[in-house]
Order: sequence, then structure tokens, then C-alpha cells
Amino acid sequence: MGRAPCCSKVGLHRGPWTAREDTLLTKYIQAHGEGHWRSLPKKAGLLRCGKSCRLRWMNYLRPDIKRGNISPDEEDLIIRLHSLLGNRWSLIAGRLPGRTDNEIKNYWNTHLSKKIKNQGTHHEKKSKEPRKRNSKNNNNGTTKKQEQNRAKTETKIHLPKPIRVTSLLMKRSNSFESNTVSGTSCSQNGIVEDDINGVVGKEIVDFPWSSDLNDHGCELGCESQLSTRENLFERLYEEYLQLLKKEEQKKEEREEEEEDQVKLDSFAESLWV
DNA sequence: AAAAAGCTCAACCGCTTTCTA
DNA sequence: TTAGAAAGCGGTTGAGCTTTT
Repeated sequence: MGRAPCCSKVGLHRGPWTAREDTLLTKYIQAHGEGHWRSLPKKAGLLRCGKSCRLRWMNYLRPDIKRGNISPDEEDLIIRLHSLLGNRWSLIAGRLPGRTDNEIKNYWNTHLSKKIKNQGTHHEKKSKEPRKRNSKNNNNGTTKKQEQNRAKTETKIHLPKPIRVTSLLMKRSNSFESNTVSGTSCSQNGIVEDDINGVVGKEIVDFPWSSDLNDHGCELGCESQLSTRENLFERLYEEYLQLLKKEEQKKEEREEEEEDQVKLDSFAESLWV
């Protein structure tokens, strides 16, 4: 399969993006939408390769990106999903709305892999110490950069990116369409489709267990094996939905508090005058 | 105060997968 | 069916920042 040369092209900018480039890219995508990354830079007036543009947009400029520290709940979810999916960062990111695969990958490599390693060697030790580099920062333990980013984009509650899940078997049988059903479900040929909130997504996913199932043949307890794992995933997702609910509640509470504070302030001001 | 060590994360690289003619 | 183009993914790198000595 051919692969066109990309960033190696002479004359293209590389390295960190400037504010001007960000603006150009954002404006172009707002006007014309995502996609056609190859031709986008030229049309947008950018001296970047399409790949670079896509990455910048996906990992940084997209409006729905959630910035700031990974919450303990999110961390927990990442760990669970990683144990389930392995290094399938984009899949994991798909379950953490507003988080990018790159961010999760970085977080895993810098924090969680060590943490889990430590837990492996010292079971009873639970690393509660805050990140060292945050000790000099503000109260919330965020870096300046993260704080700036947080200010830019208020935390939003997002619905998870819907994904379609399929096994290796499906690739062979090629009978996806006729076997899909609504809801997270499993059909006989190993297809699992995740249809969240009635939206059927576009991503096709291999689950680590699908190959196992294939190896052992589907007749022998395939459905029960699959449904057990599927249930696990479903439970996990249920937990996550609850997490989202909680976050939403917290947000509402925060907003209420802020409102109260404003009222108090204006009341205090009126007394002062 | 300065140098060294450690850490983070944006960006790049190269590969695979998917799409399309 | 095939091959090229496009998109997507995971691993890796390195600049810049923080912490430690």
C-alpha cells in the first residue's frame, strides 16, 4: 500500500504551532469542517503537512477538548479500560469525553505505568502523594499551562464517542450489517456493537478477547464467554455513566455556589454603598 | 544562584487500516 | 481485484519547565 511522503516535504513548518497558525487552522475548520487533511493546509494558508494539522486540531484546538488534571475517577477508568483494552489509546480516549488519545497515552506513560508498577511491588502502598511538580503551583495542583487552558475551556460533560465494536471473526465473515443490533450486544459471529444513546458510531474495534474466542471456536461456550466479557464492559460503562452524572451534579452545585457568591457580593456592596 | 536531574506533553514518525477509483 | 491516497493509531522524541542538590 502506498504512503505519500508527508512532513518530509521541504519548506513545511515543523515544531510548535504559533498562535497565528492555530487561528488559521481553527478558522478554516470552523468554516469548512474537518477532513481532507491533505489538502487542508494549502487551502487554509498553512505551511504544514496535513498530518500535522490533523494532530494539532485533534489534540489541542478542538473545542470539546477538556483540559486540566485527570481526575481520580478518570484515572480509575483509564486503569480499568487499559486492563481491558491494553494500549488502545484511541479506544480508551473514546470513553473519556474531552480527553485525547495522546493525553491519555502521556498520562499513562508518565503516571500510571509507574504507579501500577509500584503497586505491583508494594501492594499495600497506595501512592497518595501529589505530583511533585505541582507543589509550587496553585491550590488546585495544576500547572500554569494547565490553568490557562482550563480557563480557556470550561469543563464540559460530553457524551461518549459512539463506537462500533467488532471481532476478527467479523472481518472474515464480512456480514456486519445483518448482524448488528441496538445496544451493547453480541451476536453469534462475535460482533459487538456499541450503540450508545441510539447513535450508531463508525469506529470498528478489535477486542483483545475476540482472537481468543476465535482460537477456541465459537461453538464451545462462545456466547457465554463473550457475554461475560461484554457484561464486564457494560458494567464498566455503567460506572462511567454514573461518573458523568456525578460530574454534572458537581458542576451544577458549583454554579449554584457561584451564583450565591455573586448575590452575597452584591448584597455586601449594597450595604457598603 | 547555578547546575544537574527529572518530568511533562506537544509533536513527529512510521506503520496499519480504510476508502475509493 | 488491485493499488494509490487518505486517515488513524501507537511508539518515540526532545524542548521546556520544575525540582533537587
